[in-house]
Amino acid sequence: MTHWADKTAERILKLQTAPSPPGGALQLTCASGISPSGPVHVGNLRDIVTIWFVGKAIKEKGAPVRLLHSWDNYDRFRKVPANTPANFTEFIGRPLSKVPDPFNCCPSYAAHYEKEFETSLLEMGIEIEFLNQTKLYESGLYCDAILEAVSKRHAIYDILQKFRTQAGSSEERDGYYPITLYCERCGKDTTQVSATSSESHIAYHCTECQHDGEQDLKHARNIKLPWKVDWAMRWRHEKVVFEPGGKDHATAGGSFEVSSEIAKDIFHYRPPIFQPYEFIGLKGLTGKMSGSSGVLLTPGDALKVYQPEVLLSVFAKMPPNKAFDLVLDDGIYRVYDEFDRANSKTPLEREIALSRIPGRSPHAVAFKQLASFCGIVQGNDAALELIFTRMGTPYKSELFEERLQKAENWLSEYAPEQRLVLREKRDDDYFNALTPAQKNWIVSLYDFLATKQCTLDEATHEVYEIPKKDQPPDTDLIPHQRDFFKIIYHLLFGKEKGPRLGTFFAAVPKEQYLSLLEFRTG
RNA sequence: GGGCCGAUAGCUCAGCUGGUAGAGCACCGCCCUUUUAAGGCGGGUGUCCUGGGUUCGAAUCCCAGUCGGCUCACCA
Repeated sequence: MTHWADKTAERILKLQTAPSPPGGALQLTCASGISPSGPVHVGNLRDIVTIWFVGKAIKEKGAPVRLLHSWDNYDRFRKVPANTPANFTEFIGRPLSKVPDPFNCCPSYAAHYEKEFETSLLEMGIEIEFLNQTKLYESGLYCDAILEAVSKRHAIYDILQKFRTQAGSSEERDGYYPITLYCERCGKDTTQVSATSSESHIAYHCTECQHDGEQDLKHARNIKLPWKVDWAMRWRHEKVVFEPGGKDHATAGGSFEVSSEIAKDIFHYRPPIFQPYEFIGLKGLTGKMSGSSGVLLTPGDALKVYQPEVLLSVFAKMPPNKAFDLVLDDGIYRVYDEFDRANSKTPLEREIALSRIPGRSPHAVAFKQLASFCGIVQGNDAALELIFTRMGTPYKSELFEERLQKAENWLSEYAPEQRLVLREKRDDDYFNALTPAQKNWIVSLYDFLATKQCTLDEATHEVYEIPKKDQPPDTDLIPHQRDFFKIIYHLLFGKEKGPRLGTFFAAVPKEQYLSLLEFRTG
């Protein structure tokens, strides 16, 4: 079965019948765009990842590709998100690139979230061209297009009106300008065109600061086209042939349809192939995820628990039109397992091939195994190497340390109840409440551990042997052994369950736990 | 009000252009001398949402309905 990225690549190539420009191969531009109106979350990642995979597929078919991502940071700051100081309401109406960084570490609000996101992309080996829309608008690059749009303002109005449910009016039509003008005095978009003296000269009034100003559209540096017009204009400007977008844009009468019509009728450009994508949910963030709390997951958060190629493979596996939940509960075991399985196949699964990051060779020590060893080795890589050696799979720490770190992050962030940490000090109360026979078990165990450097087999044998003592020959031993294990888990971790004890005692340096088992009876 | 998507095992889902219902997890059983959160092997537990239709044959195609989710219409 053909992978979705290859199908899309074929569609793009098939439509691209135009002859190559003289002197150069035809470049297929795939575009993505995100408005950094707050933290850029994993859902937005789908925009980038879609062109990334499709771009790879096109390249493999031998066509040159340009991948670009627009930071739509000249969009207005519309509302203050939950994690931002409330007094940021004073910046509403300014471009996102002219709002200060609430964390005070980047040149602007937009820059902060852009940087955060770009860092994650880099970690995933995604390299694309970034376009800063503020810079492009302010450079005057789009002046001609703005002029063009304004000269066709009534036609644009008519197109927009066609898709609106509200009735328009001739006054509205007469006064319509397809521009957003940021006030020269206060920087906000609370402006209205008040008069036009020529083809390109306009006067405006700012309702916020009451400033009256004039602009010449030929040279203006503070004017932006509104979304649907902007989108169409940029398709033409960058010769975009493919662009994904959230499914909200895809609906009948939605922005893609409207922009397409503007592109055709106003800018005489054939709209790109559009790939709507479904949104991404989160699984395992019970209670943490809610609109009001403003908690959302950034790619950086996801990368704390997912190795980059594993995260990529999750996106690669799902066609864009499929919604899926990013797994953060213990289903993460399965995600890693499926990755490892697919990754070891020959020929390689397509989604894995697309997710590979040059220079990295993802290893396959099971995530689940690492997660359960987190509690055993207590952060001690050498101890884990020893365990693996004794288990007959002598992995070195370079092989597992990255994934081990992800497992530790996952345990502490999303499964703290499963996380095992050795107790700080001996639990005398618990010990004293035990029966004399149980106390004897612990003492025997301590004597065994304190006097002998044991192998895994010896330790395993011993922990099963101890509860056998003093039992009548026909006793069902299993309940006793279970009790014994439970007691040890309590003394070591304060929990009902724990790792295999033979493994634990044989591998972990004794000084880390021996004092927790040292009790004197009588 | 318009549009889109989904409904299959306890859970998450796969089943593409019709041909005897599948996978992983969970669960149960067994093995590694008895075994716990290492490991290995075996086992499928089902009104394929409902009702019609097309067909030799429908989870699959068509129509209608039920339930759930999303989205548009103001702005980006």
